[in-house]
Amino acid sequence: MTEAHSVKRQARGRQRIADILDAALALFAQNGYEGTSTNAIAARAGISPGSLYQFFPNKEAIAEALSARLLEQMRAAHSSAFDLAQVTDLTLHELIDRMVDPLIAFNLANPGAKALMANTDLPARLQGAARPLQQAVVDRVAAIIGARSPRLPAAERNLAAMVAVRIVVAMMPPIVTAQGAERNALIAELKKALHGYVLPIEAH
Amino acid sequence: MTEAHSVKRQARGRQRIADILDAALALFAQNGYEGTSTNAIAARAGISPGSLYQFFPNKEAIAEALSARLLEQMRAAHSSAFDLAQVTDLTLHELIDRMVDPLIAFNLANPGAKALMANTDLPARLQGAARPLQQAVVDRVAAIIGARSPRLPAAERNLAAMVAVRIVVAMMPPIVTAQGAERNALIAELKKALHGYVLPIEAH
Amino acid sequence: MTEAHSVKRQARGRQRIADILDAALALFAQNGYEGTSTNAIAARAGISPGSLYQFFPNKEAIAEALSARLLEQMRAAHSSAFDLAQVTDLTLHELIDRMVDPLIAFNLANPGAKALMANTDLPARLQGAARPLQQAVVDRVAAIIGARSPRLPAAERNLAAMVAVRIVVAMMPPIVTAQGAERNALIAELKKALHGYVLPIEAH
Amino acid sequence: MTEAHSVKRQARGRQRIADILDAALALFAQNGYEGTSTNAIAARAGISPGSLYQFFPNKEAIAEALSARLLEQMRAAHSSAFDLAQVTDLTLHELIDRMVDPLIAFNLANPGAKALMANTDLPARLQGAARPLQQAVVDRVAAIIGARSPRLPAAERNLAAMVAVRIVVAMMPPIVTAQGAERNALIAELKKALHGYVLPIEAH
DNA sequence: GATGAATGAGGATTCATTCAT
DNA sequence: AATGAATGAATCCTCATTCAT
Repeated sequence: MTEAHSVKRQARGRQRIADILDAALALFAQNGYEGTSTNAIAARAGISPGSLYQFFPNKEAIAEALSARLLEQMRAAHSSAFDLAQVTDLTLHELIDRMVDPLIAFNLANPGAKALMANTDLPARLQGAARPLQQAVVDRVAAIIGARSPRLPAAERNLAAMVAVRIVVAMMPPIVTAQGAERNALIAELKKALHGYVLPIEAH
Repeated sequence: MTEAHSVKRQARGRQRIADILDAALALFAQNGYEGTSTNAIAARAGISPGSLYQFFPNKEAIAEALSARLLEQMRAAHSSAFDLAQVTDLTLHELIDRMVDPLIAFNLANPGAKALMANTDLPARLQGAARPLQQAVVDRVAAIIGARSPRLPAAERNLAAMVAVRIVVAMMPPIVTAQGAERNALIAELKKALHGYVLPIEAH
Repeated sequence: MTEAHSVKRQARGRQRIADILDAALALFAQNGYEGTSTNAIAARAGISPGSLYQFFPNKEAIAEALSARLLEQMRAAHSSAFDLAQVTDLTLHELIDRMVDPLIAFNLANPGAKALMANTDLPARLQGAARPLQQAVVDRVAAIIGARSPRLPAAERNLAAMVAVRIVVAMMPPIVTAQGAERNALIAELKKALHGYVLPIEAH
Repeated sequence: MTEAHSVKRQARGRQRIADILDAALALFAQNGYEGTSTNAIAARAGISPGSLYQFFPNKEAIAEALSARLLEQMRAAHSSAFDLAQVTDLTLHELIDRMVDPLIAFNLANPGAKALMANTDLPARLQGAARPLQQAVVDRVAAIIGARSPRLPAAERNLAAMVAVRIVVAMMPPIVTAQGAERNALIAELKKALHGYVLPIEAH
C-alpha cells in the first residue's frame, strides 16, 4: 500500500520533472535562458511556481538538468547508430552519415537543444553546465577517429574531434530552421565540409 | 557661431555614441546582452543613464548600432587586405590566409564581437540585428568565390560562402580564448578545414 | 478495544505535540519566530507538515502552546523550591537565592525560553501569548512579597514584583550566554540588584 | 548653478533617507524587523520600492542606519544633559535623574527605538548592528561610574554599567506604554532600583 | 543637452497552509 | 490519522525607462 503510494508518487515526480524540463527547453529555445522566467516555466509545465522549487532548488539547476537530459538522449541516439568495433570497416562517407544523421535527427526532435549546445547564451557562471553536452560528443568523435587512425597522436585526434563537432554545431541552426530541399542541401554541404576536413587527417 | 556650435555638438555627439558603444561592447562581451544593464553601460561610458537615452531609444538599439559598427570595421579591415581583382592570382592557401588572418585580428582586437557574431546570446527578437554582420562577410566571401570560380552557380557560391563563414565563426571563440602555440594550432586547424571544404568546390 | 485504541491514540497525540513543541523551542531559540518555518518544525519533529496542522491550527498556536508549556514547567520548578508559609523565615539573601536560582536553572535547561520571555521577538499580535508566562511569575513574586510585607499596599507590591521580575529577565540572556566564572559574576550582580531594590521596600 | 543643484539634491537625499528611516522605525516598532517589508517601508516613506534601493543596498542596511541614527540621537540627548567633569558633585539621586530622564525622553520621542535596543527581534546575523546602540550607553555610564568611584576596578565598573543599563532598558517598554501617574510611578520605581543597586557599589 | 533621482513592473524564491491519496 | 506534493501570495531586489531640474 505504502509501496504502491510511493511508486505512483515517484512516477508522478518523474513526470513533473519531465514536464518542467520540456517547458524549460521550449522557453529557453524561444527566449534564451535569461529571457525565461521560472514562473513561465512553471506555468507552461502546468504547475505552480512553488511546486517547481520542490524539484529544482533554483533556475540554474533546471538548465543543468536539461543539459544532462539532452546529453543522455544524444548519447543514446548516437550509440545506437553503430558501435566502435565496426567503425574501421566504413568508408569516410558512411562514417559521416552515421554520425551526422542521428545528430540532425536529434536536433530536429529537440529544437531547443541548440540553445544549450551553442552555449553562448548562458551566463558565464553556467556555461560549465552545458560543457559536458558538447564535450561528450567530442569525446565520442575522438574515440572514433582514434579507432580509425590509431597512429594519430592523441592531441591531434582531440583537436580534430573538437573542430569537427564545432562545424556540425555551427551548421545546426540553419539546418533546423530550413525545410525540405534547402535543408537537404545544407546537410549535404555540412557533410562535404566534414569530409574535406577529415580526409587529409585520416591520410596522415 | 551657431554652425560652429553645431559642428562641435555633433562631434561631441559622435564621441558620446562611440563611448557608449565601446562600453556596451566591453560589457556585452563580459556579461552577455541580458546580463548588461543600461545603467552599467552609461556608467562605463562616463555619462548618466538619462543621457544614454538621448542617443538610443532603448537597449536594443544599442545592440543594433554596435552590430552595425562592428560590421563597418570588419568590412574596412577586410577590404584593405586585398582587392577582388587580384583574387584569382592567389593560391587557395594564400587566399585563406588573407581572409582569415584579418578576421582573427579583428576578433582579437574586439573581444566582444563574438558576442554579437555568435548571436545565440541575444533574445530571438534581436537576432536579426546581428544578422547583417555575418551576412556582410558572407557576401564578400561569395564575391571572392565568384571571382575565382565564375562557372559556379550563384546558389552554390552563396551556400559555400555561408558554410565557410560559419566554420570561421565557430572556431573564433576557442581561438580568441587560447594563447600562443595553442592558438596557432587552432588557427592552423581552421585553415585546414576551410581548405578541405573549398578545394573540391573550386575544382568543380 | 476502541477505548484502548483511543487511549493509545491520545498518548501518541500528546507525544506528537511534545515533539512539535520541542522542535519549535529549539528552532525559535536558534532562528527566532519569524526565522523558523513550520516545515522546519515538522521536519525536526519527525513528522510531515500536514500532520503538524492536525495538532495546531497555525504557526501562532505553536508559539502559544509553547509559552503555556514553559509557564507550567516554570511554575512547577518554582513551587517545588519552597512554599509560601516558610517565606517569612528567610533572610532576604536566602529568599533571593531560592527564587533566582531555579529560574536560572530553568533558563539554562531551556535555552529557547528566553526567546519567549523576552518577548520582543514575536510579532506584536502575538506578544499577548507570552504575557502569561511572565505574569505568572510576577504573581508568584507578588504573593511572596505580600507574605513578607503584609502592610505593603497591593499596588506597590505588584509594582515591586513586576520590577523585580523585569530585572531578572533582563539579566537572563547574558547569564545564559556566559560560562563559568563570568556567569557566576553576572548572577551575583543580579542578586545584588534585587537586594538593593527590595531591601528598602521591605523596610517600608 | 551646478553647485546649487547638488546642494539641493543632497538636501533632498538626506530628507529621503530621514523619511525612510522614520518609516522603518515606525514599522519595525509595530511589526518587527521580519514583519516589515521593504515595499511597506517605501510606501510609508512616500517613495517607490526602487527609490529605496537608491539609498540603501538592502533591508539590513536600513536597520543598521537606523541603529546608527538612534545612537547618535541618544548620544546627543545624553551628553547635552551634563558633562563628566561635574559628575562628582552630584548626589546619587541627582545623577540618576540626569541620566534616566533624557533616556526616557528619548524613548518617548522615538517609540520605535526599543525595537532596536531590545535587540532580540533582529535575526542573529543582524544583532551586531544594534549592539553599538546599547554599548555606547554602557560605555558612557561606565565612564560616569569611573569618575565617581575611581578606585573601583574597571571590570566591576563595566559590569555595573551593563547591569544598570539593562535595568533601564528592561523598564522602558512599560514606561513608554503607560501614561500619566502610572508612568511616573514606573519611572520612580526604576530610579529606586538603580539607586538600590548603585549605592552599595559607590560605597565600595 | 545633461543629470541622476524616481518609477514600478517583473523576477527568483520562500513558506504557511491545504488536500488528494 | 498521516503524508508530502501542491499552492500562490508575498518577499526582496533589479533594471529599462522617464522626467523634473
